[in-house]
Amino acid sequence: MKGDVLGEFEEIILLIVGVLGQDAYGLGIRDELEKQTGRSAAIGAVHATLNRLQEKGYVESGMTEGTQERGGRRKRVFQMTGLGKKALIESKDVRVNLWSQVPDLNIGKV
Amino acid sequence: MKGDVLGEFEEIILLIVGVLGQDAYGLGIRDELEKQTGRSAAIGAVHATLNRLQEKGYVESGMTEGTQERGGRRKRVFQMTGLGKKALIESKDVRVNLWSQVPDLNIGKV
DNA sequence: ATATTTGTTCTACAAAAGAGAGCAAAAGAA
DNA sequence: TTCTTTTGCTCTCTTTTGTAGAACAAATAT
Repeated sequence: MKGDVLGEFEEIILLIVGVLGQDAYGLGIRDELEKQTGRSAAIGAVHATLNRLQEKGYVESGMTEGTQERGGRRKRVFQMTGLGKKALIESKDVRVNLWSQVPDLNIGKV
Repeated sequence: MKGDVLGEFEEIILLIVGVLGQDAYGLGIRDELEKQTGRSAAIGAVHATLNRLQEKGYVESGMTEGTQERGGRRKRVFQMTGLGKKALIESKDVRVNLWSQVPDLNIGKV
């Protein structure tokens, strides 16, 4: 793919990471994805995408300590990098620009 | 992919078709893509994507008569379908919703 | 005629999307 | 302690998208 272009699913996952802030980890991201978009995804798909985002430098990750809930084991938590935010903004600018030029696309306020 | 989700490049190309309106055809779309997004693409990439969009019912196409310019041969012109517009709106709604929840994403007016 | 310009189609391959089995660790139950 | 349940990640595989460019077609200009 041409360099730094975010794939569609990559972009959604990156946005979810941004929405979750501190508590962005695999299963939580999967749940939030479904809650926010109504779209379900296999856990493997989410992790594969997170790994790709990390390789591209759009997120960073680290392991947490385990919690004291039932089965609460360590999580790999992700956070967006400055590069990731920049990529999101660029993508957003392109879309907003194009939307404004397509008739009947119901452009409202963001 | 899960049913009706638009890929990243598919979405951009579909938007360009919408922007161009009546005069959306292969080479013109390629040029408009570059003009609008600064992104270049091989002509084969554009046509492959247009064909996929048509298979999904997001665009329709038909051949024009040739023009009288130098080399002006027949073009296959594309137009967005209602289904295509619907897909764009859905995609837009998801993004606008997520953008509004990510801090520091510089959400402005659309 | 044949060279040039404008266009599309065909063929390949790389990257992203997606699914799910399998493995690991922690906590509770016995 | 040992077994079961819950939470969570990693590994492997297949399908869809993304991308490029050569090949081919038709029209105009010389």
